[in-house]
Amino acid sequence: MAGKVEQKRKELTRRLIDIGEARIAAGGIEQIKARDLAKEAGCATGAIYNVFGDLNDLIMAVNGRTFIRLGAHVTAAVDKQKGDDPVETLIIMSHAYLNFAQQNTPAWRTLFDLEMSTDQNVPQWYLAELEKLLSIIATPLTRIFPEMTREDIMLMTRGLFSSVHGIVLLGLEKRISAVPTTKLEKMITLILRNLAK
Amino acid sequence: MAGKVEQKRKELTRRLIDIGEARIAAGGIEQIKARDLAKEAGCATGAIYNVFGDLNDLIMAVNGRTFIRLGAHVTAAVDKQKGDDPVETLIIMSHAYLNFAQQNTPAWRTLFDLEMSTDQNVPQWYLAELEKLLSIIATPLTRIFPEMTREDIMLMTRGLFSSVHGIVLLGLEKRISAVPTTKLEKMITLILRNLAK
DNA sequence: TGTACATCAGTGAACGCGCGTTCACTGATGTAC
DNA sequence: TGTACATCAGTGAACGCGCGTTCACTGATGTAC
Repeated sequence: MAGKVEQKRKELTRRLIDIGEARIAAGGIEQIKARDLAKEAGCATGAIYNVFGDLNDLIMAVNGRTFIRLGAHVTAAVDKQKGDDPVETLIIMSHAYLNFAQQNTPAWRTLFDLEMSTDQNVPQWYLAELEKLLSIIATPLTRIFPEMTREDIMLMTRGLFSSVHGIVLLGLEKRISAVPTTKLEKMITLILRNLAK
Repeated sequence: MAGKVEQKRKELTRRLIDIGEARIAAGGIEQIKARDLAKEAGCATGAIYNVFGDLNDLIMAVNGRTFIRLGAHVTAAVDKQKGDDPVETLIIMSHAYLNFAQQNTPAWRTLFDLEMSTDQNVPQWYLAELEKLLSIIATPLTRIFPEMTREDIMLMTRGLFSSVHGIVLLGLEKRISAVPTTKLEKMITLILRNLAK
């Protein structure tokens, strides 16, 4: 019966991430409270700290899952594309991004809610996950601008992502803008379509 | 000596906003603490609440000033423009926006740090100020697309602003991207320059 | 101008709350023989 | 397989901190006459 302890440990870890994920999906980062999590997981408050260094680690774990879901969502949309016009690919990806943000607003927001107070860096796997996402964008971009240097492609990738991100961000900021979804899609399309000309 | 009370009241209001502005400029919204403000203003903690409903009102007042400075900064840059190519105007405005955000990062961030917890709306004057800023962008846009409806112009205005905002936002997010300023400017230029073609 | 009273700004200690994290203790699991 | 001991996960009450806001009191300013 080797590793009954380790088994329980993994089990608790998974359960806590599950609960954290559900809570973030329901109400965002501020729903992550040690006592609530423990209560829902059926463990003591202190037990959380046996498994995670602090609550921020737990949030990061949830963000990891969100990243994966986001990547899958975008990839799935691209896979359905008819034809292979790379500009169209970018548009599809952007719309998928918008769609994901709309369907998963609190989880999506939490991705960018990194702990800034401590100066410690964002964990390595986090940046790697982000990089993976960006590389999905880079692919069609390379086809649109075959003569561009790798560095400029990376730059443009970030630029495009940031633009679309900005539109989505302010678009979802109901208090300020209140632009309907179809209009948001139109904006994104407009900007991307003109880009390659 | 009519209004000695009112005079002191105004004086305290101004002083508190001054201090709040300086503190936000120095370290962002989390530097706004009742006790600290009172101490620096030489008044009692409670006195703040004679003048402002709560600390959020004070922050909004500071944001009002930041908006004005931002508007002035952008306008000043445009005034220096040689020639009157509207696409160039947009680029100049965007670069000025980036520059302002870089020079005033905490104050600029605070503009978007609105109190979300309460469902109450953003004050009217706040939205009006934002609108004013957007209308600066709308002007050259109307010249670029004279045949566009007013509604589409507004849409595109928001879209462009959001794009540039997104680039600036992620660009200043050192932990994630670390793109040098000149590259950021290049990105913005690239996107805008292609837009009108 | 002077006096009596009313008002309300100014005071700062105290309230109240939320919440992350710790820590001394306990008991289940693992190990040695 | 059985026993004795060691380890470390699990416990949850308590610590500690930060901080916005209130409130009973005081004293300066304004008003009425």
